Amino acid sequence: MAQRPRGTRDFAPDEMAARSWAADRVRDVFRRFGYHEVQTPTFEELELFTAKSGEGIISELYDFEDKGGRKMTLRPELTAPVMRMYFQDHAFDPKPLKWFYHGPCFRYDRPQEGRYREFWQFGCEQIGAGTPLAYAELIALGAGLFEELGLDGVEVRVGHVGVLGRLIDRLGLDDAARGELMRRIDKVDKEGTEQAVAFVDEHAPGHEDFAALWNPQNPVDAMELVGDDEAAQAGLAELTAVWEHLAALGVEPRLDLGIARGLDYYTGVVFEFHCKELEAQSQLLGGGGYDLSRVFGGQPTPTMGFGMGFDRTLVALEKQGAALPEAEGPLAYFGALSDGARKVVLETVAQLRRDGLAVDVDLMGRKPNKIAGAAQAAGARYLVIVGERDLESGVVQVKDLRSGEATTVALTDLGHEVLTHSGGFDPRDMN
RNA sequence: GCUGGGGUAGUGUAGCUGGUAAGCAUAGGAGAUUGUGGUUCUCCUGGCCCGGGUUCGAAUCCCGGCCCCGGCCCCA
Repeated sequence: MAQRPRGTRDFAPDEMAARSWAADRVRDVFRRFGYHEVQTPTFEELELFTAKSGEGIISELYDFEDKGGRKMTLRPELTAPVMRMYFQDHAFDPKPLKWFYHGPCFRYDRPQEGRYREFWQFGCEQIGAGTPLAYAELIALGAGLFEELGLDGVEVRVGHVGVLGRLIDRLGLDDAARGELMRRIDKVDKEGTEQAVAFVDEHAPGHEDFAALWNPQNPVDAMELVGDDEAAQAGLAELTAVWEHLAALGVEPRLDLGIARGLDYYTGVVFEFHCKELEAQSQLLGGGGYDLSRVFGGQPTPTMGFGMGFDRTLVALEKQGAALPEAEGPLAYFGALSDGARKVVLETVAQLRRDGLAVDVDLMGRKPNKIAGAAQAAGARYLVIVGERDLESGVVQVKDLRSGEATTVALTDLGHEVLTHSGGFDPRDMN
């Protein structure tokens, strides 16, 4: 018996109902912000990802050689494929271009909480604007996603790689030391600032003020920190503008100049959304500004976007005890006790289904008590069993399985009208 | 790549200081009784993660692998 591959999951109806619900909610928020959904292949040429992120990432890729000898890989993320799509066929679409996407991604990782080898990402790219307002709207969109889902306690951290970069430049570290410092800065969340500050004290004496990196509450306060460094001042001025727009959009960010955003290609404002319910994997969303035109060979194009961990978001919702929907049962469950009755039942069922209602019918030719049991198990609201006796009398019992009450209905009315009036039930209430 | 814990019917479990048919609960199917669900009775389906080893004998002990739940590394 074959097993499920490591780090993957099966989703049963109840869990799938919750995931679909959440996905629908998220899609709707993107729509409200003027984004359009796009989709790219689940596998791409290996080169697409090594070009953007370096050869080092291959160890975490599900790469393979296809039957034509091409080096391919399941996609580990969606930014590169979507930008490939943009530069390939849509580079001259009107700006700003606002695209969002949702789909499975694959990484050859060690499975942990909120971390799987096949995982689902929502994300978006906003191409062409590059303004502070564009950043603000993008961050507000991210905040809107979690608000829509009802997730509480999501912290919005915003920083700027330019500012952090200039501050570190001043320390005069070599590449190796710089890399180590970045790692420690990235871990400030877990280990506190001591590790990073101690590292600076040791390797770049005379920069004790580095610890102040985590002090400013807003970009204006941070101005003092960077002194007369023009590039850093420019970055903070950009952040200041973002702050103003975010205030108008109803989002309160926290300044975090330590956001390193893992790798290199981010160029401007960067941000991360965290949720404390998740211990080791608290980051729910991350993104920032970048420009991949050099990788794909096109016009310089200011772009920004983010990726949102859909699986982690669902874990966080569960941990907060959010009421997520379960699989819904049919409105009515039908059974027939004779060939003649079956004809009536099937005709009724067919019509109700055309009318858009979810109705189920016994497929196993069972006895009345078994049909009733199956209806209950299926989560049906109404039960209708038709036998010879009903055909002769011309009326049939429609039983409300919630109240246990039965109403008598004429066989000829056994259709949409009957069910909409039965027990005062209106199918529109199902939504 | 490193590391802690764990794998017994679909689900939840007992057995696990080696030894009679691997027990219990629940679930699923059929039948009996009821022309209308969870009551009762009967029957059936279905399990020791995989592979080696030790032993007269392994669910039980040993080794390896696979998978699950965590932590580290990493996290585009």
